[in-house]
Amino acid sequence: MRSDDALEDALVRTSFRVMAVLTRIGSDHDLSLTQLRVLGLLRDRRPRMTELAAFLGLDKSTMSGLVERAERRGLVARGRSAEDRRAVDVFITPEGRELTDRVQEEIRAELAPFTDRLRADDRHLLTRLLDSLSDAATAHQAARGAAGTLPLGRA
Amino acid sequence: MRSDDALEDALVRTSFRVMAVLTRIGSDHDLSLTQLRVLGLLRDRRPRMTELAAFLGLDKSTMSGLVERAERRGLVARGRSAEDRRAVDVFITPEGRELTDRVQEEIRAELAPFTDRLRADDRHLLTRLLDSLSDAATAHQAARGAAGTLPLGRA
DNA sequence: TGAGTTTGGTTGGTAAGACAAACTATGTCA
DNA sequence: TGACATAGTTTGTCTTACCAACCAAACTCA
Repeated sequence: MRSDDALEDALVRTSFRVMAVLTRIGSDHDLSLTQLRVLGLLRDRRPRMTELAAFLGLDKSTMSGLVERAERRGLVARGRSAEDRRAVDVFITPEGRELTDRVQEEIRAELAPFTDRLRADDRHLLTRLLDSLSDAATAHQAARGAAGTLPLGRA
Repeated sequence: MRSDDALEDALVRTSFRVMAVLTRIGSDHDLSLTQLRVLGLLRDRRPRMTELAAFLGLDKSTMSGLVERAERRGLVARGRSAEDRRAVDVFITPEGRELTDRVQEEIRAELAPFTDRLRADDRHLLTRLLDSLSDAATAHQAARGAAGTLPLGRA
């Protein structure tokens, strides 16, 4: 037990708060956290099933179901790849994109009341610190060769 | 779309990272995120089923199953309340406590490599900023009368 | 070239997590 | 006492998630 685990604990506490917000807003639109991540990922990518599964750290069979249900709702679609006829790539539909954008706005709006309590310079500071944390995490994962478990959008 | 959503985005990104760590460590011990939260909550409380459900923002029927499985594993136990014979209160067992402590240590240890990249004064700063964010969130929730959805441990 | 292997995805089975509705047992109070 | 409210459980359904088995296409190399 290190003398100061305060930062680690604060990170965990904050993360649970944020996840609670995401879960609630997601469920308002019948989207699970995982589906939120899928849609976020597809905003600027058109990956194959396996890539998508690797990004999310999920089994490919899990991806099949996830994409299946999202496709039934018209949020994403599947297309056979031209080069490799075994492969299937997944992309977001206009409806999916529209929903994703709306949800993202809601999330930001829902988080803003908290972040707005900070003074402007503190907000910038916090952003910078969180970003450098994320960079450290990315470097760390890359070093281990762990592709998986990337979060929402890019990087 | 506000001009700087950078902080909100950074929070979401960071939270997904942290959750990924929690999920992985949890699953190493056959514990879901929710079970982690239950155990964390029970470390210093002995609530009733309904209270527990309210804390976690879950339906009481979900709690029944959750507690049932944890009880079968010997991590928690149920006791009929003396005052109200309908009520059931839940408490952690010594095994449960031991496991919870171990998992918490692992989580801290797993997060430390990232946080350690920050300079000491940045760490303190970040802790302070996150805590004031949490306080804002607590105040906000209290104001709305929303009891639910508290995260890990206390506060 | 063609048999054997690897790779990409789906299918089927199982279990947990989550909700809603129905139900049981207790408690409250007019 | 009888009507209503509260605490938990049970049952049924859906989603998420895994694993193992499977099929089809692509690769490999003897």
